[in-house]
Amino acid sequence: MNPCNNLGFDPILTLTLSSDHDHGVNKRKHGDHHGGLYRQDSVSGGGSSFSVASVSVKREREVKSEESERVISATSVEEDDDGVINGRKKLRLTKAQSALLEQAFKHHSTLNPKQKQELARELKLRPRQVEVWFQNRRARTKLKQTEVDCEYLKKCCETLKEENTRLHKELQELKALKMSPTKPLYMQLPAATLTMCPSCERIGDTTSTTKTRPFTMDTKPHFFNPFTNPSPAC
DNA sequence: CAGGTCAACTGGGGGA
DNA sequence: TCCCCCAGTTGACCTG
Repeated sequence: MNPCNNLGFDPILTLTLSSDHDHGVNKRKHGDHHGGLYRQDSVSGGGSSFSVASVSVKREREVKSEESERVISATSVEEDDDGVINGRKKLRLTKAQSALLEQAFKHHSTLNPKQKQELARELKLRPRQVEVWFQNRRARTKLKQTEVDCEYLKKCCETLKEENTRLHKELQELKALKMSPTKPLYMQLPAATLTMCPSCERIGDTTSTTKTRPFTMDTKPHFFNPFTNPSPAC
């Protein structure tokens, strides 16, 4: 018996499975989750092996692409004398089915059992197929988001590297200026780095521990070297 | 023919 | 214990 035909499934697009799975009577267990549901005859796990029907698969898919919305009554799923179903073909959803599933996914990324049943009925799929589609869809969404996050972090990393390089360079320049013996320190420092001492309003003498002052003039404003304690020059 | 896509499977974890 | 979800995997099919 082929439940797909009974339900009006597109036989080209529908795996042939045991007759009653996911019709509300299956109880999966740990260690035997899906076995009773999906393993039937020689249908092997992911990527079922199929034989006879595969020959017509490509041609039928080409036809399908042209008239994917149609209702198919013909069958490429056959049973031999032993009732063993030999037409096993990986499901490919029609555009209409995919569109409806996408629409449902936009509305809610997970389904409750009632929604699942309803969607399956609309799509003429088994609830388990709808469930699997949503699982895979969530996985794709997650993967895509991870890729986006990864790109964003890469850009952040690049920006920080550039900033780090710039700051290192600036630091080297400042160090070089500080070490130069040819000029008094206060002349070596860029104006921007000289700051008024908040306490005495003098420029600081960064190098000496003495009380010598860089200026002979005692006029305001005075500056201090930000590299040292704000007050020692005073 | 290699690599990508995708439906479907497997096995484990967790909630009720 | 049941049921659902997720991560990982498989294998059919497609595409360049």
